[in-house]
Amino acid sequence: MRIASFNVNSIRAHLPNMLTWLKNEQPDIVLLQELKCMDNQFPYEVIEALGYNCAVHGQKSWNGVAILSKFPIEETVKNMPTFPNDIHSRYIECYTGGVRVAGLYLPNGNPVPSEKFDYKLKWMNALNTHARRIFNYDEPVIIGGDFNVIPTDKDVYSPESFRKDAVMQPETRAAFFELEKQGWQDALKKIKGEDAIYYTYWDYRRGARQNNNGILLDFFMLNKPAQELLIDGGIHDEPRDDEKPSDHTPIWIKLNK
DNA sequence: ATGGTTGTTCCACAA
Repeated sequence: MRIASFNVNSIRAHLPNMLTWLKNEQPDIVLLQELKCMDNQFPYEVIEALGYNCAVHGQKSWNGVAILSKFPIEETVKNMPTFPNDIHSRYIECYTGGVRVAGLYLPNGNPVPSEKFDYKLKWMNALNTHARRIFNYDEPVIIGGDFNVIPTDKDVYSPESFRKDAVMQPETRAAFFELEKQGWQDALKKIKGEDAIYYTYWDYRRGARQNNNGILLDFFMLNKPAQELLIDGGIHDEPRDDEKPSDHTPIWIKLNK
């Protein structure tokens, strides 16, 4: 089983790019972030025609997350139970194909300090509380998506350029590492090694992609049963170099299932 | 330090 996550930065603006990748890779389960559309604007028909069921938690203009699956989708949850009144659509969870998957688009949180940064930390706190609960499920649980966190200085082409950014604040990093303290495993870090340098986002500006001025923002976190199934994982670079791309590129894992 | 690009929407604001 292969599971992928892709921040598409508007599903409508980047649908051709996303579909090219989807047809080429055909992951069993896909987590999508930054749909930037309402539920009724989601391109259900073309995605269902490729054999996917869709669970969509959309929002006008901003945010929005979805799960695509070649298996039936059950027990869909929109918004974290620990943050039921979230004003943004940033979290979706379901049971599909014998695994529980959660897709998230964590708040960016800039500038620092601001109400937006407070919201980011509040959101991460709610995530950690919810994650502690679902970590202990007997089934494989996979939390994936755009965490809007640069965990360490090696995960960014120029740490000094981001020192004041919300994605790299000590509080942001501490909240992110809470997941590992709970026992969650960073799947790509496990596959590639602690010191490996890899990015999932390149700014549209200043030739960031051409110069590989990237940052690591997207992750798969696995509970114990999922860790035991992990075989492989990586980054799909091709969509970022295709026509009219998202600023993120997909990440993927392969489970022995 | 600033500016650079792309998204949604219609005006700046978000990233």
